[in-house]
Amino acid sequence: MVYVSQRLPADKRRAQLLDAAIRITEEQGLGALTIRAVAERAGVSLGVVHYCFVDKDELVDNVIGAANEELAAATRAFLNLDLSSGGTGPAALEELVHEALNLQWRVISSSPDRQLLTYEIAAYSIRLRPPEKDNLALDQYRGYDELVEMVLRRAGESARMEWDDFPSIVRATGAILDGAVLRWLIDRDDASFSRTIEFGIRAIVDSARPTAV
Amino acid sequence: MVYVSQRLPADKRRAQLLDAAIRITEEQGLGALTIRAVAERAGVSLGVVHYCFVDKDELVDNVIGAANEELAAATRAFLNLDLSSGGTGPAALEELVHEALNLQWRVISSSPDRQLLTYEIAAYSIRLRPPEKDNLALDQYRGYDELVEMVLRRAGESARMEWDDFPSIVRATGAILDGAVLRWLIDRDDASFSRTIEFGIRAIVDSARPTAV
DNA sequence: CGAAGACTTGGTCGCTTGTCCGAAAAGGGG
DNA sequence: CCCCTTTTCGGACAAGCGACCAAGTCTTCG
Repeated sequence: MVYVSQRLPADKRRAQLLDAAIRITEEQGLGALTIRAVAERAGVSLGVVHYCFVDKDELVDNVIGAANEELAAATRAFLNLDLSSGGTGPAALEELVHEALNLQWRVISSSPDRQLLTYEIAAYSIRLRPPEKDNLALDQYRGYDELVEMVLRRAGESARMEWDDFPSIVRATGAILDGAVLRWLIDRDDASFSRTIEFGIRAIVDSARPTAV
Repeated sequence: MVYVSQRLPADKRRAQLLDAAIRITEEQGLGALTIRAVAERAGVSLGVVHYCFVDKDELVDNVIGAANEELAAATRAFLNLDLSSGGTGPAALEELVHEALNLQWRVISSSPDRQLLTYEIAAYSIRLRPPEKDNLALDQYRGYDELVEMVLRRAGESARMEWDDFPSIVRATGAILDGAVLRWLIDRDDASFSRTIEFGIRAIVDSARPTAV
């Protein structure tokens, strides 16, 4: 075995190993995440991984946490999105939601592996349910909800439209997006995905009403 | 080790082992499906499993195939559902779709493990993508589409309503149901699930128009 | 310079996995 | 009754896994 890496302070090494772990998991799934694979990918001996992570569990937790954090970062990115293209009313709302989902779609379609990983994390977390780690997937979907909620709320404010029972709209929007993405991961049918999203947008816009002044 | 089972012709044994494998996989996930677990659950020695299945791959394929077949069987069950409760128009359509989804919901909520397995199969199949077995998940979702399509078509005929671009409606319906179920598996929030489905039903009904005569 | 501490190595341990095989045990037909 | 096919057993094997550790090497700072 030839090791390519230099001597590194533990925290840098840890970050490097975590990065390797994330890439492995994205590319080959949670099942392929092994201490040995991480060590090999980072060009480092086995012991180093155990020097930086006490457990495999700690490694897995950090990979999942990093994936969730990535989602939160996406939310922050949306904070800088200008959702206020002028007009008001249903047509303006539709345009804004359309634009936001298009942006989200670009993110998703450019990293299908990462997207698939989120579903694997959800399944993994559900299987773990009974005692330990109560529901890592809940973190994931909390972030997901925040993202959807923020986008819809800002689009609504800009277009001067609002919804009764806003939380339900948020959840339904998340559900249709999630279902559509999963389906797309299976058949990679861009056109069908678009039509599903269009259907969702129409339903969202139709259930909004002008904000009372 | 004490073996509980009698001598059996190979095909019967095979069916028994497959049943054990399916239950293991439903309860503990694809990762827990091992030759040894199957042998132990069936009360049989290790060699017997390899006598009935050449490979572990063959076993896994059969488990997935059985899960997909179960879905197809659910479709056939819906064939006997009476979707024709009298009236016509949007209200009647809404009632019919509501009824069908409620029935589907009873099936799903009574077997969350099996439902979760379908998501695991989807992820497994996507990861396998490159060469071998092109897309076992496609089979799964083809059956899923058939189910949704049949229900919507019959509900529409009964209520004398129809849709432009019916395939898109079918796919969107599947997407929202799929997304809602996945979300429910995570937080088991029955009320939120219901509201999401109600949102979907409204959107489906609103995009239908009376059948031209 | 030299000691203390941080980092790395290379190997071992015990466990689980899929796969394989020789021989024993049934059971039915001649 | 005995033979031959079908079925079952029990053990073995190599590979891969997480975990662990004693010794070595490098860096830093007194």
